[in-house]
Amino acid sequence: MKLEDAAETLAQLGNLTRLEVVRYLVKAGPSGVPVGSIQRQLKIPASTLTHHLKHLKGVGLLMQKREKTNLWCSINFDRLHEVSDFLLEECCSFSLRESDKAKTERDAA
Amino acid sequence: MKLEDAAETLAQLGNLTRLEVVRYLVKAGPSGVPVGSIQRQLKIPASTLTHHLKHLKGVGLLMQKREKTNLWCSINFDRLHEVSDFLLEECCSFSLRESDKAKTERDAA
DNA sequence: CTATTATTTCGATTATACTAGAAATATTTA
DNA sequence: TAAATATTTCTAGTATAATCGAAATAATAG
Repeated sequence: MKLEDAAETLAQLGNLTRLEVVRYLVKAGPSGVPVGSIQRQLKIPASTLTHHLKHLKGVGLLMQKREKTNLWCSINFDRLHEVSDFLLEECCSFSLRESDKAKTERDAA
Repeated sequence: MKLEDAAETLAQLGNLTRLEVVRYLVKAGPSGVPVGSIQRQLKIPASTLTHHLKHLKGVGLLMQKREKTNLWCSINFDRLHEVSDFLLEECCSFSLRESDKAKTERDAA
């Protein structure tokens, strides 16, 4: 996962309203829930919700599928996994030599 | 991990400059690096860097320790793990009943 | 076609975040 | 004490994000 994409995805997750939506969608599982149910259950004004859903879709966390008048939303579990994995990878790889850590002539270059 | 804390932490990770810093600190390992080295290596203006470090410290991702004139920065690996774990937990628990997903009388309540 | 329900777009307000130069403050060394 | 180095605070400009009501647009059912 590219650093830029990770940053953008993390930024989208880093909003309380959106994170509540994500949590709700995860609970809903692969089949998802309609926009209106999210709106009513989480008490988010419709236009605000649409706004946030657009963000989540923009980073590939949200999938949507229309059925009659309802737009069903579901989480892209793979994408959520990718982000989590990205952080884990970040966690476990030390590679800077001690000699590079203090100020050196190379710092200036 | 509380949802609010997770959101705040994810938000802090969701900035390219800060994520670059985090990645650099992870590479540096537990012993860390001085502020000035981060600044020179990643070419971030000092005041901008201080600003971002404050944010990372604010959500507990950054630890600092002074030694002579240098302020050594290191990642709080546990905290980073917590965030990653939070996303994983989010990933793997479906619990909404299908009957709750469509609009129901209970929606209104 | 009309009414109903579901969702989105528009538009405006308000708040928060990013950036970085200049000046100020620490900390050590001479 | 003075000079050198490291880091922070102050300040301010600019950009981006969050919010939501009202109106507009889809989609279906009657």
